[in-house]
Amino acid sequence: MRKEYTDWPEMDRKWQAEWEKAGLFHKQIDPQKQKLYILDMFPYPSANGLHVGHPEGYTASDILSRYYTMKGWHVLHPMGWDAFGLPTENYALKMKIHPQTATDENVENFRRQIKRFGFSYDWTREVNTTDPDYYKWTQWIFLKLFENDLAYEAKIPINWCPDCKTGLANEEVSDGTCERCGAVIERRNMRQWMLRITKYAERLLSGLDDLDWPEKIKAMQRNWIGKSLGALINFPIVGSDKKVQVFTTRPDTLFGATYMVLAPEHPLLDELVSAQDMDKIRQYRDIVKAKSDLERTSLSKDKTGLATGLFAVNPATKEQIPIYVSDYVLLHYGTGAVMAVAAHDQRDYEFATLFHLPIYTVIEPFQGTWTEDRAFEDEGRMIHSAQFNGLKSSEAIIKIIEWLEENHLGERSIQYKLRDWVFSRQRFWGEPIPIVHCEHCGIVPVPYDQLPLTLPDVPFYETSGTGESPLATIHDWVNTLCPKCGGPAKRETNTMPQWAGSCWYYIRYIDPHNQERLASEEAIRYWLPVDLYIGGAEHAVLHLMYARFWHKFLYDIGVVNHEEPFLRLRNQGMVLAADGKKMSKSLGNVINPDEVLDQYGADVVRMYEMFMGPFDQESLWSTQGIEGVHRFLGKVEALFEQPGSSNQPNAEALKKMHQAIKKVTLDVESMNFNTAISAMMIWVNYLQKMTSIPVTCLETLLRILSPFAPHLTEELWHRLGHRSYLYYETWPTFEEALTKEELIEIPVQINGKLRDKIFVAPGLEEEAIKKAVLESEKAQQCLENATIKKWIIIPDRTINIVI
RNA sequence: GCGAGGGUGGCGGAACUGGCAGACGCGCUGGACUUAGGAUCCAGUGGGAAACCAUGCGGGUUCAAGUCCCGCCUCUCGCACCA
Repeated sequence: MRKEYTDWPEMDRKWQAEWEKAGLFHKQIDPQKQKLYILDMFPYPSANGLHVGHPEGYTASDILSRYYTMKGWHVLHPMGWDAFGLPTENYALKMKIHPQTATDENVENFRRQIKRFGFSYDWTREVNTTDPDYYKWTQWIFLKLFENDLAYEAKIPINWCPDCKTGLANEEVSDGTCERCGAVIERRNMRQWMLRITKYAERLLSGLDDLDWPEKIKAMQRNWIGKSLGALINFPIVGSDKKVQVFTTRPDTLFGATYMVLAPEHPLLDELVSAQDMDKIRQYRDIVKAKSDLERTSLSKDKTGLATGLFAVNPATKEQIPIYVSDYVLLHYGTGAVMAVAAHDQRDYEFATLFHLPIYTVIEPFQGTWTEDRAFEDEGRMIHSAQFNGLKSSEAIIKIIEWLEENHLGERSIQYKLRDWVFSRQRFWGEPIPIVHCEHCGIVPVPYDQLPLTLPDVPFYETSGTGESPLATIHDWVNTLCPKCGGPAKRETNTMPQWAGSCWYYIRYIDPHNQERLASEEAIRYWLPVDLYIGGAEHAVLHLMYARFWHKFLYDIGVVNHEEPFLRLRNQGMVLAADGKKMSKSLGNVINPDEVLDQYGADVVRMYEMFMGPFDQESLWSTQGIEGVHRFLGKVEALFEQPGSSNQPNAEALKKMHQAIKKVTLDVESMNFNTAISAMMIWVNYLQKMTSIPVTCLETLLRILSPFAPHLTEELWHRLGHRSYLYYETWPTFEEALTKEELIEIPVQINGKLRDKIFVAPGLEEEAIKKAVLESEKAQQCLENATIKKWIIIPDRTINIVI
């Protein structure tokens, strides 16, 4: 029987206060030590407060930070707030308070909640994207982008969310709806700021190869960049000196191109189509425009379109082929026009069938025949293609491109799906874009020495709803003087998207109070790049692509000295409610971290987060399951009720200890936290049975447990009489030899069926093993009247006798 | 349709390069201590009376398969008229 556990929440507070007083986690550049930068994706401080999903990643990164510190690394482990953005702005509007007030409250609450876990963050490095001292540098980077022709204005049809009353980037739209609020997205033609991320497409793609990131995330980024190799081919228009250029990845099918299709918005149409046909095209354009993206994609099965009355010449066959328009061809990809090969492209096949257009087969399967009820899109052998007949289609791709280039009919080309980044939002709560519009000088950047360009200090404001930013209605702020000519001018009223601040925050952490630069050269040289980045997989394309883009740009202008910001990335799985569903207020299945912390203290919650299952898989929060780690830490505390023995551990105890050290060490390094905890449980179950526990064992236990349960272990460490903090204690090492069993149990199988088990010394010779088996009673029974055909002996593993 | 990752007891999950399937924990059963126990401790716990049967299903390779090969089913996530 033992007494109740210590009041753990109280113990948490005690040690957290001590650590803070001691400045335990404050790090400065130390050239004598090897640095390690372990970063969490900083949270968006919403009004709902922390979720039990947040601490999963934070606990993992904290365990690693503490572990590597104990191993002698100089670990940088910061935390901050990604605080600009729509949810806060909407919340503030609802509560009729200023977004700054809402942000401050939310940050305050998040910080309080996160601190309760006792993470080893260096809080002196805290950053907040809404702090003018921070966003001064976000604006500085924008101006650099502008200077380098990577930021530009464009009037383009953008994704407009009618509920959020703002434009969205393509990445923020899913299935034609707003990723944030779910409203159906409309197309609106609006003046926008754009970032030329497409210029970095190739580098963003090739840079992925050397990164230690989950394959899934890399695949998503590759997919999003969408590189295609192919050819641009010119088709002369009959009765005109104009040509239609198409992009195709299948130049091998050129001889089968029997018609062409242009995107309805294609500019060539306005030039060449007859007035009569143009009327119909305009009508079609209106229909297409009225369709939301959602309708366009969900109705994708049925093709629509119409003939333009125009004809083009297939440069290979010299045949005249009709030109159609259809919305299955997109203006913004390739050239906005395709050569249609009905026999070898399923989309063209469907369109051709609908409009009774000819279907020419130019590739046949290597073997067998093709049932012609759909397009044949695989590789095959070339037919009806003049001098290319007989080639494999993959070879023909190369040969035909060569032929096109020789005859000036086309050229090799690479296309990307990636499009430029729509970088403006028509909202208040974001970084103002530091640009002035002058009647005389046009677009003028705000001079660097006038940064930060702060948001106007208004007590309250409303959205305009007209598509313009609320900033547009704040006249004192909008009207300004041109920095160039001094004449009257207006400020840019769009603000930056939420992703802006998170593109470079990991750079600010390394020198957060620098007034002269983003960060000092010395700090950049020492701390960057990030060695390990931990966060949710939901940022696979958005944040991680944008941040890589900015980082590469900063590399190009000499600010940072490495091409990639995050060398190693790991995603935590989601924490779901016990019913396997996402936790949500509406389902009423949300676990509140504050309540669990009140009940169990930080260590139990930290350990349960890690014990639920593999770190990178989703797991279910079980209010019963958490009792398991609660009991475990209770057992640990109970081990310390008797003073430890000064005797050295015997061979058996030593073996158990080294086995535990080994397992925990290897598991922490490979981020298998659940099995590391299991190994400690096994060891504690063993120690619990001992009548007196050697102090060596107790101290070692505290060391290896401390990254997981820093508060309890610190308490017990000090109860043992130590004055030091476990954070700077050394991680114990194990000796392989001491982890070995002196006798191992080996299964004896007969014809693959388990029949007996024998105990032998490890590394025992085969003959001795055979002898041991034959001496065993059970084996003798089974082997009666049998001839042994074969012995299979896997040293220290298994014995199989074939009879 | 394409891409990625999963399917193991009542539950969460273990299992190194093929070598005792079910570690550890939850739950459950019995016991101990107790005025009490929802605390704690001890024992048991995949199914089956047993031979045996069991890692989504069906084949295969092997002395030996959760693990390797072939063919399916199913779930989750991402992309999706990208020429």
